[in-house]
Amino acid sequence: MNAVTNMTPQYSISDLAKEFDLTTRAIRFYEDRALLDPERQGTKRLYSRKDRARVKLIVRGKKLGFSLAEIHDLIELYENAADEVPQLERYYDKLSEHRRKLESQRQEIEQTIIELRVAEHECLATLRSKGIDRERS
Amino acid sequence: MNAVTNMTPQYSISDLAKEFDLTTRAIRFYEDRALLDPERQGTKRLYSRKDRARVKLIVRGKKLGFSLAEIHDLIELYENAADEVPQLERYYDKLSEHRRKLESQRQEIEQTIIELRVAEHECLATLRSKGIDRERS
DNA sequence: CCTAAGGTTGACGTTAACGTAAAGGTATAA
DNA sequence: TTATACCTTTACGTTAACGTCAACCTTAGG
Repeated sequence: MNAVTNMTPQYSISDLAKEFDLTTRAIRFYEDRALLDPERQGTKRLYSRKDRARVKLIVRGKKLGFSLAEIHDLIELYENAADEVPQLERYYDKLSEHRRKLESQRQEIEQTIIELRVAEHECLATLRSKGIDRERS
Repeated sequence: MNAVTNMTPQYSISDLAKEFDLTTRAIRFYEDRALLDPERQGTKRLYSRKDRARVKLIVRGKKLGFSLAEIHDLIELYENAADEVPQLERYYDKLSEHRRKLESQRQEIEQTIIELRVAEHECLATLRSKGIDRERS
């Protein structure tokens, strides 16, 4: 596993599967959906450092509730080093849009965390009172 | 719409659908999955303030990438005012666990936001240089 | 009375994201 | 050389979360 050739690390499909807790099936599926495009050594897939970074992006995206289609767009966004001004501007807009979306999502998470903290405190208070009741009886 | 009776507001299914940008089908589906259980006026559903709060929870949960099954558990968590100590402790553990999960999720979001900001800046820099190039030529 | 706008319950269709075999190639260790 | 551990493609199965009819009430307005 993890054959190091030519100073650039390579990973097998199961290397990545283990590292990111995915099945090989899932990884091949991502390739099918054009999220990955690894080299081949004969028939076998060889993943580069860059591929690994993509997998990381995919996993993170999924954790945050994005669909593979959305993640696909984001990857294209990240990797298409546009050079023409109109495309650069469009790229910038998409970046900002996605950032704003994430910021709103963060807002909701923080709100939920606050509510959970409140509930935790109430719970602890009740537990304490029950504890006192017991000591008294 | 929004019939106010007995000082407690009631909503029709399409009231809620419009407010939360859902279809009535989706709302009925949530009921099917035991996330909602509205009163009936004859055959028609009447949603209370509490039901509306639940819908809000559902929508928020979905935005954060939770499945309806997970959301179901959370709702039960919130509404089952346990009174026995062992159950209260279990309740507390579940709350904490969920909070930790959300905090980790927030961590990932913040990381992503940072990366997006970097990309935005790079993009702006490139745009500026292109602008200067133009002015010079 | 009739129509239009909502509401209801089935029940089958659809999409995403894989799971799960089946059938076979390849390379290395005993 | 044979077994073991990986890898491959092809293809059908599955689950979640609804979409989309169909066929049917009912209630307020013209």
